[in-house]
Amino acid sequence: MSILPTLKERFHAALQGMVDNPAEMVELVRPSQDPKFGDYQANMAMPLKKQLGRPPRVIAAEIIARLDVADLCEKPEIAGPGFINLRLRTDWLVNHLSAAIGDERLGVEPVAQPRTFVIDFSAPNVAKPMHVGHIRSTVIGDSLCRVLRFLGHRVTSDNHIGDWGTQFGMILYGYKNFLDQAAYERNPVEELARLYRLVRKMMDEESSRHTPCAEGQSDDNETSDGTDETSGSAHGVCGLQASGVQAAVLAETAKLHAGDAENRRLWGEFLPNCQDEISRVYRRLGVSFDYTLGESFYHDRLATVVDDLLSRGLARESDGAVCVFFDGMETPAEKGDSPHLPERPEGCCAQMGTVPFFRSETPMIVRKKDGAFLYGTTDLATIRYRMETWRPDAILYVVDHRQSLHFKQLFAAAQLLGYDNVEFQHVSFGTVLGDNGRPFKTRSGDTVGLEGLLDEAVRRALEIVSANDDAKPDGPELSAERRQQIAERVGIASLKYADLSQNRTSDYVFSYDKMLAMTGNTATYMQYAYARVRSIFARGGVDVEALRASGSPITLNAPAERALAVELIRFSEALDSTVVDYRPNQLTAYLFDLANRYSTFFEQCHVLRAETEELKQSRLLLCDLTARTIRRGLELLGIEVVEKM
RNA sequence: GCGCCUGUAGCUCAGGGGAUAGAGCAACGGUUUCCUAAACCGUAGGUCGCAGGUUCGAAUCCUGCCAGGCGUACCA
Repeated sequence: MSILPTLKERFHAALQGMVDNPAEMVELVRPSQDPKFGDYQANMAMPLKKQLGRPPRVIAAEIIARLDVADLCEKPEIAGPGFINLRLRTDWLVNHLSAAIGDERLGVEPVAQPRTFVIDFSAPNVAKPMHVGHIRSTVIGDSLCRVLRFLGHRVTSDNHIGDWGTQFGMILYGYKNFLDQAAYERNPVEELARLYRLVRKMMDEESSRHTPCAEGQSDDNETSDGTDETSGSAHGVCGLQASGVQAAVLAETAKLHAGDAENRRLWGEFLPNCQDEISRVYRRLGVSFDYTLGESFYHDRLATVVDDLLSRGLARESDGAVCVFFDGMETPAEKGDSPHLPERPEGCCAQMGTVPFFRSETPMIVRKKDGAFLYGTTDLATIRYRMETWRPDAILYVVDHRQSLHFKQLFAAAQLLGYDNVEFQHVSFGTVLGDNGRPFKTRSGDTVGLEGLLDEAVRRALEIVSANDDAKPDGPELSAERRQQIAERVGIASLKYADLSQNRTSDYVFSYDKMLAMTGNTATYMQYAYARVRSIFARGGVDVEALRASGSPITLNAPAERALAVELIRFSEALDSTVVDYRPNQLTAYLFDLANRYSTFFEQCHVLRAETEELKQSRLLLCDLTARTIRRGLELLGIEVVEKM
């Protein structure tokens, strides 16, 4: 049993019959921020002053008198205004760690009540190269899948790719007018990407010719749930008229949607190539999906959604468009019978993210006046499919925060349709910005390609790996191939980590130097800590399996040993807090602390040259647990370790 | 106008009721006959945007203001 829940239980027992609200007070048991206040602290004595009418320190003493933690902690101490400070007993730490040695899960228990999650993330437009804007959704979503799964939840990952939008109209138009047949036969993906860029450029030029206000509107506002052809399209905010290339592109798109045989055939020919392209990137990133059901999958389900909304009186026509309004329509919450939300398993997941009531001036449009459907329509059809197919308790959308209004509307509409027994959660994240505080672009104004970014990260990693290997006291030990393999892992890890370590809600300023930095709070720091542990085992010729089976006792006498041990047992707390608000940076912060503790331990406590054989065995066990925790933690972030670097 | 987000050290950011607000980078000073110095130890650096309020306790919650970003009916 993890320590924090155990402590809470003990306090609950102590407070039972003493205070009115033991369950609430128990939440004030938490890890101490400063080791001098012990490992954990209980802060409920102060707020209980009013209820019990006694000074907090007296209350604290009463609680301690009723508290049975003798098997877990040293004698609790009262400090300051009435804090109860708890210091874990060394023998408890030792027992807990000893149990973790033989445990694949490192002492982390699966949740008591598993939930079923559908996680919607990445969602690129497949007809064009992936770029920097896709990193966050892909990396955060992948990590959340991994952590939730590890905790025992049922997780279905679904990549809702944009495979039906205007970008295919662009490629169709390009294919029909500017195809380089030889290039296409040689490398279809590359040629399609060229055509995409060409048509994109033509459209942009066309709109900047027609629109003085195009400045600032021509951004390729990639959002991860669909196409990004906003700008410069006939629907641009400047009211430009569709003409020339733009009109032609829209016409090709419309023909595709209407079932035009030629366009459907070409679409069917392009799509596998496009998918190969993104698959290659996913393979390199180590990201996979259970399902890839894109927009096209829902194409013939959209009319039903609209009909449903209309026939149930949930949508009405306005200016020729079919809309769901949120400006006064009664929702279940308003009628009083607030929607029944599933009980939240304790310590498991975020507050229910459904929108019990939501008012918006703007409606959600589900059918345009020209009869075409919008992404809200597709998203509703997708919800219906997911609910019927997987019956999830929660659906997470890992999507740019700029779409928050869309998701509010979507969730409210889904609730109107009766999907009110599920947690809808927009796991939003900030924008990747350039130095200028604007969405990140290259100097020429293009979006930054994801593959180029990976290459650059790996290139920089290779330089550092090589320099470090050359500087080793006994000379280099890595072959050129090995260096390259390591650089691949280290480079991609640094890229992912730079994203994951950020609080996802804030925008972040992209910087090659920061993202690819190999020192400080980076994946590299942890990979390095891991490699140093493994180096000890290699150098000492240690048989890890035998070590684990040996039953050698762990001792925690040195401060650095104890500090490391305390950090090790907090792994499950880190995972819990990651999942509470779907924030992987909780896990990166933990791993950084752990690697830090290990580095201190590494400096202060010699392992192979320990004073006694027993001490050496004990420290090897600590090393093993550290290595496994780092490896597992990084794995849950989608990051791989290396044995040497 | 309305809605959402952000404002914390020189820079980039954690922390989102608990004790003296933290880290990385940059700066300065130490540590290698010793398991990987991509490391470790230390010093310096902050009216937590401003003003009120709630509380035993506020960077954290509430209200108002200031500044920035994003969104705001037929793109996604």
